[in-house]
Amino acid sequence: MKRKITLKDIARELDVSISTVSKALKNSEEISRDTKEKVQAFARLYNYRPNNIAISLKNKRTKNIGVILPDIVHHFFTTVFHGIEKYANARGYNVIACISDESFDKEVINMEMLANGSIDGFIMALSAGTQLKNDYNHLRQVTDQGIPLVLFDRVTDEVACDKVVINDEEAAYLAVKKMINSGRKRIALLTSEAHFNVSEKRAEGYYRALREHSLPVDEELVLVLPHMYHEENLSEGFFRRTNPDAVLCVNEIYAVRSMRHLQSQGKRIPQDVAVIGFTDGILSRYSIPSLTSIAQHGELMGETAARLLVDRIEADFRDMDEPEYITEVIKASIIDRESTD
Amino acid sequence: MKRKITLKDIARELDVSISTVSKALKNSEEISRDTKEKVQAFARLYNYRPNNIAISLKNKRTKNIGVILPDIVHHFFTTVFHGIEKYANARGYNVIACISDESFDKEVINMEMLANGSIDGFIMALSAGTQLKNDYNHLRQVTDQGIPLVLFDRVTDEVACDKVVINDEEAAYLAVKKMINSGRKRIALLTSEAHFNVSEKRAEGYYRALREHSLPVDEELVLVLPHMYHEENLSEGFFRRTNPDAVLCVNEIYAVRSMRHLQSQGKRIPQDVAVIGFTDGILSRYSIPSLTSIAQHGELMGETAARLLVDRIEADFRDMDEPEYITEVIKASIIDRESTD
DNA sequence: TATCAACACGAAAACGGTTTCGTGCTTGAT
DNA sequence: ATCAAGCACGAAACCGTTTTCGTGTTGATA
Repeated sequence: MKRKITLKDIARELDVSISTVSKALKNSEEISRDTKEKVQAFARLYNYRPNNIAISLKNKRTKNIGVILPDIVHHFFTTVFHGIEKYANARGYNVIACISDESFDKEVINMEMLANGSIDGFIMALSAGTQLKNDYNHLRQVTDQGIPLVLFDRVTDEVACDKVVINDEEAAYLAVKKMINSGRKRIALLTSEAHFNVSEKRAEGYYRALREHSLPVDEELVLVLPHMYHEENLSEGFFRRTNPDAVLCVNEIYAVRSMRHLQSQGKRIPQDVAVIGFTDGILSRYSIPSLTSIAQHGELMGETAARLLVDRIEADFRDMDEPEYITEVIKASIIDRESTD
Repeated sequence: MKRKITLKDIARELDVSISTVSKALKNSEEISRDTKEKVQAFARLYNYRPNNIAISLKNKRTKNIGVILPDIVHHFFTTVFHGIEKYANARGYNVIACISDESFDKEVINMEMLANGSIDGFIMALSAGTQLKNDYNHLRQVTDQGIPLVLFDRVTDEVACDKVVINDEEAAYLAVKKMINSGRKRIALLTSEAHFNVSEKRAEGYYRALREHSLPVDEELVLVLPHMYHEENLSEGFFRRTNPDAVLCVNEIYAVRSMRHLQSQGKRIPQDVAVIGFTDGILSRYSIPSLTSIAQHGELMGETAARLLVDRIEADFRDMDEPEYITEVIKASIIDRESTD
């Protein structure tokens, strides 16, 4: 077991000072060619690597960014994470990941763990618990310390920071419009009570599309499901009762389940009922029939959030005046598949 | 913007030494009650938190663990990651995540980035590229430095370290046996050429089951697909040609696709053809019909890997003798659903 | 009154780097 | 012979902790 070698070791071995070694390795003009070559050769031989922690302490920058996600089973967050990781790595940053499991407490604990020097900035989507509690003090505490923060997808107006969102309202509007244009009259909405902001926006788009096409708004056609919804048959009665000819779902799980229930009731998709779901994930691609869905471009969202964050981190050192915060909007798009015509 | 407060700040403000402050905050016996109360009150008031980086430098332990995954779109790795994160957090560790994208080079770069002090240990699954290249020097370099390493799922005998695997051979064997017992005679295997070790093990189990039940081994019934296989119809001809009455797939995507092709050829599942897939993910649960699949218990695997790693990290400081490495086997289990009878 | 513990605290080294500011020596010019 | 400049390097501070090892003061004891 070869222990890690330090500047001090090299200095002792070569009988020069630590400062000389440090400078030699940075190819400083101050040091003679001879010495530089000697030091660099020795360093290469013993595979010297500077200790990141020491550098972090000195520079007060860790080159780590903290990412806090509500969960990681949802494909959307996974793709966002991938986008973040990809972009961050390309700019020399590591990603420290924490899962809040939709819990306010975990979110707070995770942020506090990381905020004490471990990271240069945060990227996060609010947990359901936090949105419910409507308490954002832990976020403000972070920004007050001058730690850059970027919120994505599940954001709030209560905190001043950079944000990345998608045009949920617009996307829902376009999806509903598409179904109206293909002759659908009774369009159901399956939504969840959990991530308020997002679900709300999507519902707004749904209502706007109905209004703008003079279709009656029938609250019977809107089903709000609890967040961690595992009842297999909760929506079956709903379909039987309301008899829709189109369904918009705020995620693909609801959509696939709906298709299943509709099919078992003898409905053909898309002939009798058209279905569109949010979140273009694995299920949409591989379900039978495959699902027309609204792609949120998670990877792009992640890259965008990471770009905003890194830019902010690296700007921090030039100008310290009060910043103008940016909100970037990622355009969702409809991926046409077999569940619509 | 309130800047972070340090021991030095408190010391200056309260006109005591830094050492006194440090001890007072740790409730040391050395310090008088008066001073302790004064210091602690001040620290609470200004919300003092020790700087993690400084502590890491001093202790030579970061309380971070590095996790390197081949990808994160496969649900299996996602669940493993969740297991790791959960367990690590519970023991006070953060998780730094890197995605190798199945590339040898990225794997090497990521490991080198993290190995210079950023983390106390690694958990990883080998990338396809690394397995292809069969080059494990970057891993040995890490273990040689005394950094604990745990490999999971995609492992190799070439590196001495703790490992967590599943009983792939056994699981495939049981799956095939199950189908034989329900009267199937022509059992196809859809496998991939990518993660050699794993796919090979599963194929072995498939062959063993056939042999032990005196079924003929027909190489025509084995289809090896390239790793990133996106051709929609590559297996359609295969099914038409070989006409199997059961299919075992090494992942759920192959399984769901197979069902789709079989159905479009007029086969009923499971009456005409039974299908079992590895990896019990979202697709298995929500496909129509739902897919009988082999659960790899990723979360448990992650927890186990994290436990091994943290134990190893924390043991490092007691005994430094040559360790006995452990390989833990996670038992896969078959989840019965509609695609088998 | 001299001695000695016990107490309460501070100085300083250490972790592994970076960086500023000398400083001794050589060299060339005057 | 003297002096300034420039080269090549070292000393030391610093980042924010922890921890060891003093040390000055107090009160009790002989």
